[in-house]
Amino acid sequence: MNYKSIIADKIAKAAELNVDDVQKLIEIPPKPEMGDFAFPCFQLAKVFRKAPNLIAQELSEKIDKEGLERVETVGGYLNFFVDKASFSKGVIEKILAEKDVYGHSKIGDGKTVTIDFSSPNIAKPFHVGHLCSTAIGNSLYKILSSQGYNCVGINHLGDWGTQFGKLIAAYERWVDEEALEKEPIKELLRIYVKFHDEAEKDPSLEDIARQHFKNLEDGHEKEVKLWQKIKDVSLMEFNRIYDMLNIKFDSYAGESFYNDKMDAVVEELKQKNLLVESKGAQVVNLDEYNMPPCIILKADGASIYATRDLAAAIYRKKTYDFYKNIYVVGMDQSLHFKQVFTTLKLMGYEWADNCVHVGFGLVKFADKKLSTRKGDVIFLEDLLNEGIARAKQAIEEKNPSLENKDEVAKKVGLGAVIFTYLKNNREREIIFNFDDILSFDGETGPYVQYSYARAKSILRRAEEEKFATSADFTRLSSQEEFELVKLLASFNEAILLSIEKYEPSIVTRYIIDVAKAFNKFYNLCPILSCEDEGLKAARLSLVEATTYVIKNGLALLGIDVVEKM
RNA sequence: GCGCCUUUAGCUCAGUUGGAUAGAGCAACGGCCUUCUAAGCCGUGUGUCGGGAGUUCGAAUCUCUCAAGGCGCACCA
Repeated sequence: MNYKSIIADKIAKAAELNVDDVQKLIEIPPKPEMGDFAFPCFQLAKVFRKAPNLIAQELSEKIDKEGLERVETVGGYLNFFVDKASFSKGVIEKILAEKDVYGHSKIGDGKTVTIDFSSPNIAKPFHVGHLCSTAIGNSLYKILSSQGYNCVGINHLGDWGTQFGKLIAAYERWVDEEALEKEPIKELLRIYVKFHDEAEKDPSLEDIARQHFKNLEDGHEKEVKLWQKIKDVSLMEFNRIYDMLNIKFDSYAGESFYNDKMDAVVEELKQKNLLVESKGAQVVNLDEYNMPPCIILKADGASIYATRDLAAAIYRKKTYDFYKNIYVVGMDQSLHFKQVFTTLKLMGYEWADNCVHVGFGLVKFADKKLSTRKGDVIFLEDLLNEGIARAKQAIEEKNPSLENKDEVAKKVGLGAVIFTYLKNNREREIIFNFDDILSFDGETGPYVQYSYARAKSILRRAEEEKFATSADFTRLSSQEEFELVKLLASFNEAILLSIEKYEPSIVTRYIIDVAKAFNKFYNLCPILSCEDEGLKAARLSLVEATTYVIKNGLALLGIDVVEKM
């Protein structure tokens, strides 16, 4: 039960209009002095053949004012001021009753969503760019789960493809087993880079690599063994990072998993007369969709990523019967996904429309380019450790007597990094800069965590006082208090909007707003020293309600709160 | 050349689906700790919303066009 629909109902009755249409028009005024909700009457002018301000005037007289403080008209706007006491009471009591599940809903019950995210390439470093897909995917997983959707997190490991031919060729020639034991990814990266250097001088190496990959696909023992070894050591390193970020997957079915499922796809394409030969390759023609063809089999008969993605999509539909099938992959691959989805549609799969590519901008560097082939990368682990180190340093400066500093530093440091990655519109590029990503001031992860810690500190002290008067919500009358209450009330709306747009940053921004409103309230309204017992209790319950919203909100981003910092 | 994305304050970015005087953070300057954690709060200043045209009561938001930057355009993923 929310106020927006109550107000929509009142307007609908007074104006004799459809409730849903009215609700869509209701907006929140730019400034609180203008009201809590507003109904613009401009569009009604045509229907009623009257000036908007007249319509607003007439409606304001006809409307049922119960539960409202007052209704004002300004020009063509009808502005509603809700009854603060009953609104605050309703919101706060709901939060305190629902606690850890406040903001959650069941709208996704019975619907399964597969989310393909993170998906690093085996044998390559997990660098700062990989956190985009990892953080966004993990957050969407949590956001969708909170609304009842059954999520399946899939780490579509890049553990197949001609790059393995290159790696095997490089391994046979230049590997240092001792280094591989100590720092596997670094050694694999070194020989991979060396391969590209050598291949420039001797192009025949490329042919050898292709042959190795062909052998791997055909199951030759030597290649399979080396591939498994490379995969094992890589996964160990990836898991260290996933553990650090507390990210789990339901499936690690990567590209290799679909190796034996591609023939069926090729066969099906043939049967449906979609496959044509072009320049020696087998492709699906997409001319009528104004796209280049989707390559299914290369001229040498080997598979390609589009083949695997087709097999994977079909497998996921069969296995999970998804409601939505989400791919959290960089924007640079949008054409590829368009091609794959269109091909699925051509195969007669209507559910192709439920496949969604959630793209994001790339991580860039101000001066240099990030290139795995040149070995020019910043490891994600180094960034995370730097964040933790800086958080530790901040603790030593600001709160040296804090207990379990390392644990707090870890949560704050990681929180700062994740928060930065989830703060802006995902389609924006990130220009990599340690100081920007690890900032602790202003609209940042630590700012929100700090707000939470302050709130918890007050609640701990209140506990000691054994405070027991019942709250008098009619006393919560200041603008700071009411603005915070209104924000807390709109948590679920923010979550639903972020689902609609596949955009975690909407939740991130919402939490920033809550923390800001809380800090304002905190600075202006005395809580523990408040002499009016009823007001004190009401303020304490508002503080407690805020802690649940911040905690639940950060959880949706994959960020932990700290009780003290 | 074609397609997609981006362009809002000195910098980094929001902008509730077309609404009221376009907002935050950072940076700069000034204030607030004998009272709940100063990683905080308050105050001060800055705008051809990339340019132009159109659609209408009303445009940062929709359409067209031009420009700048990024990405992609067949056997890498």
